[in-house]
Amino acid sequence: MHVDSVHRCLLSDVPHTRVEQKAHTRQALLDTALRLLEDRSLDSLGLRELTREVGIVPTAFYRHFPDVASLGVALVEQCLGGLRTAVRAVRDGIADSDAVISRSLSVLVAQLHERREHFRFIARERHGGVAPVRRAIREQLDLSAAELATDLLTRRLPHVTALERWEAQDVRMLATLIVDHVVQTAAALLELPPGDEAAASDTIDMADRQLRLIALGSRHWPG
Amino acid sequence: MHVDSVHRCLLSDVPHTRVEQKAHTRQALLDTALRLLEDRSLDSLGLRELTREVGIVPTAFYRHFPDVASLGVALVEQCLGGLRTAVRAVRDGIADSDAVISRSLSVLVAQLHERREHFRFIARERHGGVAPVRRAIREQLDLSAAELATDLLTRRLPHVTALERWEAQDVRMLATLIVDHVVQTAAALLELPPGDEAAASDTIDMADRQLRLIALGSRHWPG
DNA sequence: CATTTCAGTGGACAGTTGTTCACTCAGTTG
DNA sequence: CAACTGAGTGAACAACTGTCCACTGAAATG
Repeated sequence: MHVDSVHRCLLSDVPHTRVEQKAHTRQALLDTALRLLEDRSLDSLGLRELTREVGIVPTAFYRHFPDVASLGVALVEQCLGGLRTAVRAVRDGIADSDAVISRSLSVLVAQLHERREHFRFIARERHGGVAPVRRAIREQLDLSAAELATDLLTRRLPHVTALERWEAQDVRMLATLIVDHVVQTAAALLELPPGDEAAASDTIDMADRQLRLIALGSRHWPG
Repeated sequence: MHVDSVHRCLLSDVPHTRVEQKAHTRQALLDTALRLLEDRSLDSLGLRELTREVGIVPTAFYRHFPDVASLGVALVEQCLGGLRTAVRAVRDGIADSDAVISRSLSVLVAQLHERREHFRFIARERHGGVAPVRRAIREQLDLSAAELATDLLTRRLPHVTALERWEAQDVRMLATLIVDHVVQTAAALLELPPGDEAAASDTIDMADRQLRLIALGSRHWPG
């Protein structure tokens, strides 16, 4: 029960270099927190509970974060940062398809299955009880919206003609609407009972129609 | 410090009938909870903390609710129930205006100013850590969406022609999109610094354009 | 007027929480 | 090889938590 605590023995082994050890424990803290927050909110997560689960003593927590809120913003950056690069990679992958919308949506659904607790955490803490975490999420989502906006401007979408002649704020408006809707859809999907495939495809179907309606509106903007 | 506790003395006075007293204390619990939850989430609210603030002994709480979660769903019903009737009254008030959207939006903003903590609670707990509360909110929002759907079908909106020939699920799809967007806008407004009027009007302006874009899409549906 | 009802009392229970402190001892450094 | 650094230790602190229990006393009941 000394230096070789639980999380050290079990996981990726031998590198006993010091910085790697620290990074490893830090990651264990983040992962365990994400797991514990599957059906609770961040400000009900106790420092002791977390460290107990990780297998270290409470005070060791302070070597990595000053408090739980900081752990929260680190978690946000890891979740949404990784998600953004993933989405970007996919967007770069498909050159320009005709059905960009339903394509992107199915990508989202796939991401949602293999990163459930990431999405859940973001949806839960977006308007949650910890102010710094809220700010961090807003920052990342704004960044995502900005990326989507330039993406919309760069490639010619088939249904959105003459987008390049829009006002800049209108492009941003559209991107924000889409991002918000996607996050909202993800949250809705996550609250469904895990087995219910029928309800899930219903939700996805509705989200798809909603996105198409938005695209339809964009085509005729500014009316 | 006996029977005539704090909340009894201060607020609406003499009716010492028993059921009124109980209802009064119950309401004090709800109000105080709403106040305490201004910048925290529900599952970090302690039973003792709440009763201490109300001015009753911890165990007295159980005379009104079996646990904090139940207090939460009661709060949801009070917030969203009241809000729904308020919105309905306003909608019945204006016969049919040309600018329904921006009209409704300014109504929302007005409601948002005089019921800040109600909206904040709903936005925070919608995807928050307490499952029964989440379910209650979803129920109420679905109800709101259904009301809006029949409202959209009943009165002829100027910009949404031939809505009565839509599929039922499409009307619901539109109503859900609008309700979600309104809730989202409310949450965004609430997270702004209270004094910043410029940022607020920016947000409102963007929400207005987004709603008009949705209406524009509706006009051309199903494309 | 005697009896019942029940919202609120107050104390005690065993757990939990965040933070402090001096400490150990493996990995790094000069 | 000796000195240093710093991630993790373990005990102790005061304060807090939810829930149990027998109780009081005013309003309601018949």
